[in-house]
Amino acid sequence: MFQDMTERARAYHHGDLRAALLDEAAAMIAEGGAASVTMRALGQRLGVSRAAAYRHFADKGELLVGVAAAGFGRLRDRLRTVDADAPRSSVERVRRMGEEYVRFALENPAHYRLMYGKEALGRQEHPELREAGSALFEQLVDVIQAYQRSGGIKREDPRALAYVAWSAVHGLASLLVDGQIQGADDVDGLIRQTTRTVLDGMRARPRRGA
Amino acid sequence: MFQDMTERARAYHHGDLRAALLDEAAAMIAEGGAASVTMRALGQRLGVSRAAAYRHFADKGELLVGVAAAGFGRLRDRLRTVDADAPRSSVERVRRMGEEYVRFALENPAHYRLMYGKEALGRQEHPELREAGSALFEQLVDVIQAYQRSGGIKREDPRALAYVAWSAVHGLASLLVDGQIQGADDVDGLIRQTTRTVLDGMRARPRRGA
DNA sequence: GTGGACATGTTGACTTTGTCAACATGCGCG
DNA sequence: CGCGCATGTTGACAAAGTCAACATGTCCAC
Repeated sequence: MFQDMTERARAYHHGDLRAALLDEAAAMIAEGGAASVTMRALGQRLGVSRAAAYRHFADKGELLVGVAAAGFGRLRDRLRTVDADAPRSSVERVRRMGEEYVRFALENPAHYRLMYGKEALGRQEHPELREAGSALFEQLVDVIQAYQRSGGIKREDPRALAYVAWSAVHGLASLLVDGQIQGADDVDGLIRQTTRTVLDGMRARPRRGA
Repeated sequence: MFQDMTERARAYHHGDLRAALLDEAAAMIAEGGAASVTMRALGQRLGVSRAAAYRHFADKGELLVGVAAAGFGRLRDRLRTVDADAPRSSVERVRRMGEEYVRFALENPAHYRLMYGKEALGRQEHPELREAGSALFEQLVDVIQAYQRSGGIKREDPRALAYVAWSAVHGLASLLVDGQIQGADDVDGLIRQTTRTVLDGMRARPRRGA
């Protein structure tokens, strides 16, 4: 009953409208920012009425959560690709992932903003979004654990270290995407410097303070 | 003509409505999030009509930019206080500032989100907001330069280092505020670990890789 | 002083947008 | 074959931002 719903939907009036809505909304976000996504405009672009989306999403918020989740999925795939692509040392793996993370944000600024924005916020209970975000984070934890095993990094809680790394790349991505960083003539350099600094700070060695 | 406008306004119908609007909007944001700020509700809370704000702000966006700028001001003051309060070593100064930064965000989540949110975004040309943000950043640059002079830190471009540090604290603050970090039983510990890691990564010492 | 100019505030109205209810339609199954 | 359900449409409404027209208080020039 449920497993063939997708089948039916695909061969229905419009085709898989649900997927089409998510795709089109993402496209609109890329073109004109999240504010340009309007139920009416969205429907028009798909040759469908304004209220059609309500057969697939409870409200606009849920639609946007879906788009955000898809964004996390795309990001995760991209990081996975770059990671598989690079059978280098553990340091390089982590660094590559971090840099690619920021690059993704720069290439999809509005989408990235949505992923961490208030639309998705408060919707944490949403399983789809929660899973998508978690999957991304676990990927980071894995790489960090591998790095730890190779001995180049502190033996602290890998999840805590992952949070630190995530904070750094997410912070940099946010500031860049929001145009807060201005004097950045060399964005790539700044990205590298950020990942390098954080990784250096994680290196295993006797701590002095605290 | 302009310098006495404030004078006049203060003794006018309502008193300094402009300032009252900014304060009340900030209060509403703290209470119910940015979405709860409505021109109508705002006016009601001040015993003023819905359109009254338009005599002081071009549109709702400009009002919110004002609130955001005020937020940067409060944050700057707070960091300044904490910094003056702590005549410790340069490391401690930077660390304290970073930790206080995150704490501010946690105490004023909605306001913090607004400061870096899309309302303020694209309004970068706005002199008020630009100045408020810059002032905050320059403060960070100053502390980092002092740290550099004391010899504990790399002699790289202080602004670049400041961006790295800013990214880390802003990223952590954002993730915490948005509830993305879940398994954080020990938030304070995570904050300390983040500042420590970044500062360690900035320590002056021969680099190995890259 | 007094009248006009200007800043400030109000009210009514319009527009956009999200959303729902009522209705229409097409597909698949008994 | 016809019923039922998923899907889509249309009309309508409410919330909210915003503007134009109007009202009013203050201050300056005369």
